[in-house]
Amino acid sequence: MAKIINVIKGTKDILPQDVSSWHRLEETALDVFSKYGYKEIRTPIFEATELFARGVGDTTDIVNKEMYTFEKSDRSLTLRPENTAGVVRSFIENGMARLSAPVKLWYHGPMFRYERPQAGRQRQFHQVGVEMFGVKQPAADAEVILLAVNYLKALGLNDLTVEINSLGCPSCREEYKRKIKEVLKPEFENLCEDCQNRYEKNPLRLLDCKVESCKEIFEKPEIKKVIQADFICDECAEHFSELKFYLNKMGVKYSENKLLVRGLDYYNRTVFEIKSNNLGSQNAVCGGGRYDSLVRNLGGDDVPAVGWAMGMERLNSLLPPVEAEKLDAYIVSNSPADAFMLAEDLRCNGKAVEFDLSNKKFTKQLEKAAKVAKFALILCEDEIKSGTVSVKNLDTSEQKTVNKNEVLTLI
RNA sequence: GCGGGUGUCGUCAAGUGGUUAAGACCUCGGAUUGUGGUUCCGAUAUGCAUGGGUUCGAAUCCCAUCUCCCGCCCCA
Repeated sequence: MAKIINVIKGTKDILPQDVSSWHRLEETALDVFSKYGYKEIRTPIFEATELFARGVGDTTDIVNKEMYTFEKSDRSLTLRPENTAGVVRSFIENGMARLSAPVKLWYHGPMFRYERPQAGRQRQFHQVGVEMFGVKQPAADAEVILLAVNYLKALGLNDLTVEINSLGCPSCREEYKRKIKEVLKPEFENLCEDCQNRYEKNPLRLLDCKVESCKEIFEKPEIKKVIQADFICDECAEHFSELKFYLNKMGVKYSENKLLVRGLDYYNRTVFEIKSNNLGSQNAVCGGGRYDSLVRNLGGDDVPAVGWAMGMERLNSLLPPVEAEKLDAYIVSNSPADAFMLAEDLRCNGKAVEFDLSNKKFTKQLEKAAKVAKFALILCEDEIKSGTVSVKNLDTSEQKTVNKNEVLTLI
């Protein structure tokens, strides 16, 4: 036997019995998002590497060590690790800034990140997400969060936790970062290795370190004072409190988490996450926020934006499996030609119908019918001779012999 | 990238150095030449993630690689 070739690490087949679960996610998305005026967009799976370097940010792990990058004709291309950069690229390239604001887009599809696989994390995984362009007011942030909550609700997920935070704008955040670095400078040598890296890369990330020795350092009064200070400027604070006003008004339950820092560089002001307790350590099903400078950084006009993405595998693992649909009918016949004609006729009338192509014995065919269909349509010598079909309800065992053209009224 | 665990049929599993690797489910065939989902019989791993090694003898011990899982990092 020839050597078997396996799926590659961190990737998975979505098998026929699981596809219905994915349809549920996609159909519910189309249904819910449409009500909020979102239009679906489909962008390529790969893009210029530079798009992600500039878009996602070259200090992030995603760009630094997790991208699938390859060269073709002297160009560096990358399998998309997330889709906000791609959607923004398309927004700019197709002149969508000239459309009447807001421009509301949604997408779903595979993303690729070279990470160590574990529960709830694969190298090829799927996201469904939304992006709204052109509204700087906090009502946009609120609508986008409400949309996420209602999408989850429509799927049957009610008990998830929404966490929100404000990262401030570039100027107040830089000031905050500077202060954190300043106050921690004397302790730098005592920080754990990860924190020493974060010190330069993303000081905000220092705050939720789980190492005991670091936690102790952060507990020191003079340091705690800086960390816990409300650093954001008046305008950002106003934006944040308006967002909370809308969320309260709409009955969205949330908690504030000062340690919530999305890992992508492009976020400013609002960031949020929706978490589940039933997912192990990869517990976020949704993450997003505002990214007012991304469109400009990628060469477009100054267009504010806000959006989020959800991990579809994680959603599916929280949802009960979808029951397989049975066929409307399975034809039991020892005459393939007659079975063919009856099946085609019913299929043309919108019914899902199959019959045994290998002409097995009667009992085997009926056994199969009971397994896969709601009705068995028996079409053997007697029926063929008289132009009838015996219609058997496989749940109740009721059977009725009717004229061929009456079958449709029974199944 | 770092640390820990794991791997026997399509699936769930027994087996922990000694003749032909239990069992269950699924699948297929038969009992049953036109009535199923209950029952009864039978079939299905020269093979134990892969490759080496130790041994008279290995699914069982050792080494390497791979997979999946758990934690860290990070993220959806």
